[in-house]
Amino acid sequence: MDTADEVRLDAPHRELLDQILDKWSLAVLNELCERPCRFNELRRAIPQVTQKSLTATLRRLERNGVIDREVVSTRPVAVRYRITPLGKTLRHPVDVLLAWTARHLPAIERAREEFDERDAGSRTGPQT
Amino acid sequence: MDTADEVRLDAPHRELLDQILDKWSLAVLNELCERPCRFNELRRAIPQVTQKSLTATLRRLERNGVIDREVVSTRPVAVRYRITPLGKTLRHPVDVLLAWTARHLPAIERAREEFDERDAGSRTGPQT
DNA sequence: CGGTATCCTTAAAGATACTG
DNA sequence: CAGTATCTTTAAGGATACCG
Repeated sequence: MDTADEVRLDAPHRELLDQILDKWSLAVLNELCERPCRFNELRRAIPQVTQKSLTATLRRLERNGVIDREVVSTRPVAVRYRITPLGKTLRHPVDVLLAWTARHLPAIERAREEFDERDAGSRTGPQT
Repeated sequence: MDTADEVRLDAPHRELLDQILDKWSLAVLNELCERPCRFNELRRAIPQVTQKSLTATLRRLERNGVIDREVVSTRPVAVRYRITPLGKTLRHPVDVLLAWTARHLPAIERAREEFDERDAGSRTGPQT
């Protein structure tokens, strides 16, 4: 027997995925894969994110070593965010994942509709 | 110009990932990839999950068409959860992702330590 | 410009009790 | 056995204001 199942879904792995695949991280990583960005460039590129959430996302990604933060002490201060080599290695797994969603989203939307219809029917109660 | 960036991170895709890669879904999918399971088998297999969260996770996965739920009207009732063909297609992207975490977790833990040290230092303030 | 700090609202998670 | 219902606690998210 092997411990693969345990290892694969161990707390540290789950926690890592939570930190890197959360609501805004993919969008940020995607931007920074294209080019280095300043804080407000990222805000403009991802209009729905609030300043607070963007800051939190950037700190988390920085802490995990997938992006880095360079403070340029001009006046006023400029901050440049960049993807790190480690961050670049994320591209492939993320691409595979997004390829899956792109490919199967239609089937999933059909499944949802069917489920919701069954569910509506079961609330009404089936006929004799 | 292409719309790849927009498409890749469109709301439906993000939402889908949120529903399928959430806290407990990976663990459930992993179990069900091995074998069909009953509700309480899953509870035992994933000891930290509460009954409420497990129910919610199973419903969500069922709604998205990646698992199915069969009620065996014995006495008392038995419920069998199974992975669907669509659910099986998730295995590859998830494996790629977990391979990434397995490979890079050490580097990430180093990055975290370095970050936390820098952070602690900046709170204390650097010496003259 | 690039943030912190604060307050407030809401949504998710946990504990407990009960049911077909 | 496999849930639902309810209540409570916790944490995430947004709005606003201010600072180096």
